[in-house]
Amino acid sequence: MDKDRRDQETRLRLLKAAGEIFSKKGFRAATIREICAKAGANVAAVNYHFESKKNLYLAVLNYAHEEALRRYPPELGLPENPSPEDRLTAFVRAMLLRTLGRGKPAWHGRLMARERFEPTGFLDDFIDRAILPRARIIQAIVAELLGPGADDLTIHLCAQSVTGQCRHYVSSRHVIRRISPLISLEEPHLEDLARHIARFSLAGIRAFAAHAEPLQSREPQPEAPTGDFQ
Amino acid sequence: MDKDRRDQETRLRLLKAAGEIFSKKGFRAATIREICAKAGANVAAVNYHFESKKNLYLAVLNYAHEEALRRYPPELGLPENPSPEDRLTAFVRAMLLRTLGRGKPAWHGRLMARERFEPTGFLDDFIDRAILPRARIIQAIVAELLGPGADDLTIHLCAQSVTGQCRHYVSSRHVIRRISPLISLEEPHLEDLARHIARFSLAGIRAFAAHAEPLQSREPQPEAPTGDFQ
DNA sequence: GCCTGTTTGAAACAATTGTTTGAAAACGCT
DNA sequence: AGCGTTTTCAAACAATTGTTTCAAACAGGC
Repeated sequence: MDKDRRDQETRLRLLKAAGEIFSKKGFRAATIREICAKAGANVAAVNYHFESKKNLYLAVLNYAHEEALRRYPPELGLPENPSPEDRLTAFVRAMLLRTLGRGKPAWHGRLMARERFEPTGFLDDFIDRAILPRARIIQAIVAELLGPGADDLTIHLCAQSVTGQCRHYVSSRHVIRRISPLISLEEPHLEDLARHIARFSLAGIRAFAAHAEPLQSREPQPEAPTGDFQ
Repeated sequence: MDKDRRDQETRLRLLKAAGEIFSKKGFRAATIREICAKAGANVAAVNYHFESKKNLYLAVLNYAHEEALRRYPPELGLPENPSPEDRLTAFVRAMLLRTLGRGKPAWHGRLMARERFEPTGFLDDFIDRAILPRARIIQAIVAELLGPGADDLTIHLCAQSVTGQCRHYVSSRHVIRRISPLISLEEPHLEDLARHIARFSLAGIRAFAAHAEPLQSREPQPEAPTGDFQ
């Protein structure tokens, strides 16, 4: 059916254009007119194919998530029977590539980083669907490296230390480029960056490994979400 | 002069209100009307005291920078003759407090984080003035921990690994609250968080220390490289 | 060719936003 | 009190933005 094919085409053009502009400017600053211009469509196209700007944004988020995962699965380039060390390195590399890689739709990871920084609100369940599973992966890797008997808090903290280093290079990339121009964030050098982070993190994790004594006891505090943003 | 006092008062009220709203919503999404309402001033007040929304934002950035540094200097709570380890811990703690602490103007650090994430453009020199000096501090600490002979790239990478972990808890705090509710980002527990990051980082840095070089034959990637970065 | 449902397009609408204006109020000073 | 300057205020302006409208263009089945 040619009807459907053409339909898909404009829908897809809108999705891609919107993704690029949303990731560059954020939800609010991106204008429908700019998106439509880039997609070669009419201003009314967005409200026709998606119902609103908000829905367009949601569609873009889902599209970006699927694409990013498809292109850079967390087990990218793993050998047979990988050690936890291998898996940690692969995880870091995939995350860097996903967020900084030059692969055409490089905006996927950036869009997610933006959403992470300032949740637009209408997508709590998206976090659960897209971000949480990946967090569980690195937590499992860390748990294995820590050895049996590691407490949950330590696992979570170490996992955040790993992802924090990776995410940093996305969310602060403008500043890093200026402060440490020695560090290249371009595709061929991301390998080296990944190796550094993996090595740094392995040493950090081992400092908390089971045989090392725990830092201190902390009562888990179940909530108090004061940070109501928007 | 009562004239100046009153003048300062509204100017200051505007600065504080603007800081809170800018840090919460970003430059674009924040509206002058909302800022003025919060400050109890007229809509025209912004264009009278500052010339434009843009200038107000710049003034807020400067104010936030000064205040944050005044409240949490990077040597906060250091003992006499501090070891590099002490200084690393103090640096991490100050950064966390600055960005996550509840102390009244908690928006300072958040605003900077936002600026870091998406530079508004009209303030390259602000980065040099506010961010770069602090980066040099942690680089110096790392360099001392690495020992003599450490190459610049390693120093920069390790420094970014440290600050990356800290910044992560600001820029991803919404997600972290959901993924790892065990981790408390509230004031009394920031101490523990700082200690974790410091310990993790110390181990990470030591893995790159000059004398540790032979040890990492157990590493998957013997890592002569770092030279081929850039 | 003709009809039906879908997609596109130019124009218009309603709401919001940064900024300006001009007069009133407040203030400092003699 | 009187005067010149500074500050505040309500209203209005001009530009932008998301959304709607409605007619034209189009596709596909008969």
